[in-house]
Amino acid sequence: MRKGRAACCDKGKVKKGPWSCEEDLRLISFIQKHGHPNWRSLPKQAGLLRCGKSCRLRWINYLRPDVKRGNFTPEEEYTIVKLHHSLGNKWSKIASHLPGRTDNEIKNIWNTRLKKRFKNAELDGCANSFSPPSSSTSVVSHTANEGEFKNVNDDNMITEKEASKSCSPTSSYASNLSNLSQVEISGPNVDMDWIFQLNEEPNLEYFPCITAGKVHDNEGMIEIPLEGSGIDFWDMLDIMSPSPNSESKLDNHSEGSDQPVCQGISEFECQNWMRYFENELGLK
DNA sequence: AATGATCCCAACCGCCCAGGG
DNA sequence: TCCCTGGGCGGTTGGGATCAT
Repeated sequence: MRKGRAACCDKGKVKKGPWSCEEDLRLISFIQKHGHPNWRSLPKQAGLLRCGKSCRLRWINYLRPDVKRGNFTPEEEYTIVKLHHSLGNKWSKIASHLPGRTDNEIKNIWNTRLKKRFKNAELDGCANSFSPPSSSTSVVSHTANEGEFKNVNDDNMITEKEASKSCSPTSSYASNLSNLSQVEISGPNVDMDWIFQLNEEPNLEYFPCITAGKVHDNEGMIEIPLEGSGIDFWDMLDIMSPSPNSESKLDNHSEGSDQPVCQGISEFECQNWMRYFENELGLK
């Protein structure tokens, strides 16, 4: 017999690919009622034609109530860069320093954006294995599209595209600074500050969006029509989490949501909406 | 407007680890 | 000590979105 684990599910009988809204709701509904004591058996019990691992991934990376949605803030990116330098590709460890962010998300942001910045910086001879130039007052950064470097004192440091993506709808400079203060960097002689021209605070010039106060819609969000209410589905789910204590029953990984609680929607309305939706989908 | 290139991210895959029998 | 299992992690990829020409 092959040593190691058996296949977690029958590959031929499980659905793959993007999750539908109904599947999401089934999963949410089930976990809210029963938690997730056993991921392998969960799909069957919840009536999902999915692999247990897939359910776990979907929940942790997307459906979990305390997942912070939206783009990464400059401070978060800075934290990632620093932690990656000291920890390497330990995405889950890095994620543990960023409440509401998942390892998958951080991995993506690193592979698609941050890594590229440093790679190009090295190619251009501007970075020396992440060590700062002796005179770190002159700072380089990289524009993702053009592959060019500019001094931070230049205007229009980064492209509009990148700037917009650095904005988070939940961005709070103050709160993120407090997050930063909790980060422990233990690498030897690590000083990445020059990348961000950072002494104690991230260089906001590097990310003009944060001063511009531009707010973007959450991307990739499942859109569920809420008649004329403007109610956000995820805020709805937040509200439906009865209490921090009960939430922890649902999700052992919960580290406390820092998402703003949606104001102005009664729990009663939320429950009604959920019941309606479950009935419509035949979940009840 | 059409087409190709690039970016981005959700999801999959396979391996590792810890715990239990 | 060995084997099995579930959970978790990190690497990779498919394909939609966006940008450039």
